[in-house]
Amino acid sequence: MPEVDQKWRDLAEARCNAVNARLTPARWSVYTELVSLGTPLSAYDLISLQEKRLGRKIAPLTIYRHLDFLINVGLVHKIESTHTYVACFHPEHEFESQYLLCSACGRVDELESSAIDSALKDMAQQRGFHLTKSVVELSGFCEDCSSVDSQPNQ
Amino acid sequence: MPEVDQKWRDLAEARCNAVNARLTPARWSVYTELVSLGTPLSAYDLISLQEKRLGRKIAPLTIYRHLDFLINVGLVHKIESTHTYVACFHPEHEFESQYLLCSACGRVDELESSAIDSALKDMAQQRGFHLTKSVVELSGFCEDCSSVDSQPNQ
DNA sequence: AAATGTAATGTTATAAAATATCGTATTCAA
DNA sequence: TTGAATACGATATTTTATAACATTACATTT
Repeated sequence: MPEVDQKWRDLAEARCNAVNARLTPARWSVYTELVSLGTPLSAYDLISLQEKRLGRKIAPLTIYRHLDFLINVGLVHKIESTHTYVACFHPEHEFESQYLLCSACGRVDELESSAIDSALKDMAQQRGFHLTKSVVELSGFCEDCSSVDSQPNQ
Repeated sequence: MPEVDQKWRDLAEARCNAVNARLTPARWSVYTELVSLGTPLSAYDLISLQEKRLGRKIAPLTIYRHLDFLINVGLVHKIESTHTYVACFHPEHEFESQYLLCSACGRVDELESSAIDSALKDMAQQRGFHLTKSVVELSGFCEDCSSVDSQPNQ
């Protein structure tokens, strides 16, 4: 397995232990792929990468299962707007997915705004809604792309 | 065309005029379907409904084009988490999609929280991010489903 | 009202994303 | 060491979404 900080291994093991599940080689391999690349990947991108890494065919279902698992223990977030998956780099935001998505350059930044958090939680509480997961996806143009005069599409 | 309040017809026409586009029968038909049902529908649900209503086959692309159009003028929101489409009932929230999704009963409530709005806008501004669209999807259990002891999955 | 350019729609095919079903292999605890 | 639970594999299929290209409708100018 590649160059991934021990920190993430420890986190992954802790999360698995917390639900009495195992951090199997296959799960660790997918998580590692996401952590080391850092960018969002589609499920099928992951299949290709894993096939390359492991030297054998991988069925979509295999990846989807691993992704579901990793999402359920809060190690991975799905970016719904783009059908991609990305390692969560803010462990304190297990099930609070907050992203800034630049429509021009494709840059993706994970947020950890407690102001947003509070606003969401307050709203849920007001409505008697028991919150288990939140998805916040903000699209637009990042600082770099906004300042350029050549304004791309969307 | 069915029983849809004139209010929505006026809104739709205004939005189309604003971008110099036409509110064609096909577009109005799809929008009407969404407004009158009020609940989120998948693209393929819409195809079936439209086929029934119009009495002929509709290609997926047709519906997707109409949905794209309606989304781009802010009349319809896509709920990314469930791949469904729903009429926007808060015209002042053209491109600010905020939903509460109950994992138990499937109930979907559109929010119009200015507190959430502000939190999102502040965060974007802090980062020099030019916001064009926001997606907020909160999953969990609605008031009714939370109070019951039979706690469903997810 | 004919000509023209643009907007909107139609048709066919295909790609991308996700799940169903059933069977096999590991792991771990009794 | 065996049996239950957990994890994995293989094949097929379903669901969601787009590509490429042809045709029609509409508005505007002449």
